[in-house]
Amino acid sequence: MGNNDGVTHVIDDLQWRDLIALSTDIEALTAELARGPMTLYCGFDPTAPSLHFGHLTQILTVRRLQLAGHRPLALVGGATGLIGDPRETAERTLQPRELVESWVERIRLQIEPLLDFTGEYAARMVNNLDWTDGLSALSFLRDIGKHFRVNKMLAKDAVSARLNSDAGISYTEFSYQILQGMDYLELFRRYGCRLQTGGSDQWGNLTAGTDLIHRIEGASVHLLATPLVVDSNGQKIGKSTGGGNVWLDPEMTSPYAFYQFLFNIEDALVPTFLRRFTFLDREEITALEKETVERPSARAGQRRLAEEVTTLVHGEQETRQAIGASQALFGRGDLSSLTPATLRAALSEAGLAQVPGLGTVAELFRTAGLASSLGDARRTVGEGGAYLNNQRVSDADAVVDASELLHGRWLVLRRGKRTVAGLEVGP
RNA sequence: GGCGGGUUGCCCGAGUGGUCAAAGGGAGCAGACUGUAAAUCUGUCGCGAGAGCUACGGAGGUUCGAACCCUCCACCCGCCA
Repeated sequence: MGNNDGVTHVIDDLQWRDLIALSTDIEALTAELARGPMTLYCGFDPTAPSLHFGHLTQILTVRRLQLAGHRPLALVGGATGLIGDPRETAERTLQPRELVESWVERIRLQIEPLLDFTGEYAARMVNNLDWTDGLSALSFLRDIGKHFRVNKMLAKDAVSARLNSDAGISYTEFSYQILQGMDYLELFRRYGCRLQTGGSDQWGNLTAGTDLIHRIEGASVHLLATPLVVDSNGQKIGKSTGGGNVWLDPEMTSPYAFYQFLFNIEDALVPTFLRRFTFLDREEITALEKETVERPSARAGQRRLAEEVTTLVHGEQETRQAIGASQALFGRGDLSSLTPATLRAALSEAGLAQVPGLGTVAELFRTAGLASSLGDARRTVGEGGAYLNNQRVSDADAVVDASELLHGRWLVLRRGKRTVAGLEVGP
């Protein structure tokens, strides 16, 4: 899957994949990368129990650099996560330390399978709590704070937005960029790290580090910032069709839902996603792009994209199951022609709830999680958006008959075109 | 510490005694068209079958009646110190 066998420079590859939005001196960086293994880092803050789809850009960019023969440091922000990167809208709520610690652990486990922690270019996991937890307020102010100019800190987008809003900003969040700057300095000192990657929305935080290193160590180190991906409405991606975030944690977003999210990506995003989130080579991606333009309804691009990325994140077996479930539930065939094993597997992927007995259509939709209340369920039925075993239902209060059960046990409920859930009826 | 402004449903935001479950926008959901796309148009969008219930930062109060008036509390913003 690598394409950096010395033929193509990794920077060229990143540019082709549109993964460079901003950078420090790109020529100098290109030359330095060509000279030999470089140590680089990318940080992830534990602001939730899981990383989400958008983080994949960062992780995979790091992976590309590793495949090109460089050494990644994956930083999980045990310290920065306790403080909170200022958002433009409002102050964050501080999370309890134990909670953040548990999130650090979960996020570590998510990153680990995506990078190689063995061999010559082994990645290493670091936590910024290691060099900040014991730091005294006085050393922080004398050794670090002295190198930061407040007027420059105020210029950062999120900070100035907050100052101009009626939300204001706490000293805590204002200090965030200093912590991130320290991280780069620390990793430069400990591991000779000379490149940081991150999202372009992080640019202010990224430059905090390079500036600090320049002032204290007199060294010029590098930055690469990836562009944000937005859909045709300018919305940040990572929103599933269900309206929520697409998480990397399989407990929070099932592999099936993850696969479906990618399968349903709008055509216009297919090239971006294939380049950014897969390790397919240029010829293959170009062919899929062409195919998407010529025969969009075949969804060749989305199909391959979903398969590749789900495999990266959840592994081959989960991906096979997600594909199988998708084919079973959205295939042409009659649901009753599916074998019990296939049906159960498909519904398990899509989401299967147990119920002791049958009830009205509305009750079953709520139980299956397809409606938030009975009223919501009735509304959906009234709108013609409710299906039972692929048949549109018109009476929300009708009691479902046992003869509807597939193989005597299961019901396939669907809301709208693509939200499916199953019910297993019986003791 | 002083003075002034603010806190509305997922988000933004109107509302300043009954006609307010609360305008408008966004997001979400559904339908039509399609391809399990996009765009567009339409409908919908607290809970409840309904009576009704819960809701406009929190707690009390005035009133036949409060998101709207009063008191206290919490938090936020601005100016002054």
